[in-house]
Amino acid sequence: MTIRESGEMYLETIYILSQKSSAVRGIDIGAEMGFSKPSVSRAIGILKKDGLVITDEQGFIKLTETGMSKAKVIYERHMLLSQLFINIGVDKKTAEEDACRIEHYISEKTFDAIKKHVKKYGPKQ
Amino acid sequence: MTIRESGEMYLETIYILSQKSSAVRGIDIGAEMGFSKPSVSRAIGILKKDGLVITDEQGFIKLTETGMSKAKVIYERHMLLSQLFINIGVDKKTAEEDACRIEHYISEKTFDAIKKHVKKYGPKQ
DNA sequence: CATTATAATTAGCATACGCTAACTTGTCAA
DNA sequence: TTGACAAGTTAGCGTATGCTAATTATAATG
Repeated sequence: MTIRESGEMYLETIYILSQKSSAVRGIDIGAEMGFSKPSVSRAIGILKKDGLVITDEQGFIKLTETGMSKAKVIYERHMLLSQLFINIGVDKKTAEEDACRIEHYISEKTFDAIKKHVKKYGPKQ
Repeated sequence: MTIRESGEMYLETIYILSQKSSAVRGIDIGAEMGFSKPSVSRAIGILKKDGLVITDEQGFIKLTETGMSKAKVIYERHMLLSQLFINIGVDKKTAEEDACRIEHYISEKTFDAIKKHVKKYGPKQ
């Protein structure tokens, strides 16, 4: 089954948390996303089944290679969208929030165009 | 209950169909959206309950005043987003499709910024 | 070592929103 | 008048994804 919005959000959150600390736990993910432990537990279970994350001996959550590459794509999209919105005058916080909500629904083609636009007109120097 | 993505899509579709013909039926909505009759039936029921549409004596579906104003907002967002994407180099079809998917998730603030941008840089003359 | 706190999981509920199958209703033509 | 088709509705399924309550497992502390 292809991963959906929710799965992408979890993946992205794990990616972000992994950069701050290599010891990422379910509880941390829940805290970051504002979701309950059971919601996180199930979501991680699905990501595991899909081969996108694994848990190590101590129970810490790690992205697999596939998971990592997917997470990076999502994160890049997030940054691109945020930057696009910032470029056209949206404040950083709002830009981030909106990017977060729509990053899952935009086509490859449109992202390519956004990438070019952002390269040309921003990030603001 | 506040209307969600699905409800917004139905509202927008009714709005668009209403402009072609004042006699909009469930079956037409289903045909346009690619959904089954029962799905449409339930969705219209919810929109009715929420006071956004009514059915007249002949059973034709009409937007109420509230429904119409909501539909117009969504449609405007759709057009703005499409135009933004077209402005940055996306082809019309892709721009439309992406706009359709994300138009439900973007904040007022960001739409204001998009509106300004589109006014300034497009529609292409 | 036993108690307690923290983390994870299981069980099961709720909502949103697609679907099919089957039924109802209304119109129109033979 | 009746038979058939088209439109709408009802019943009920399935998936995704949030939740709470309760359980289990692990770790830390008196």
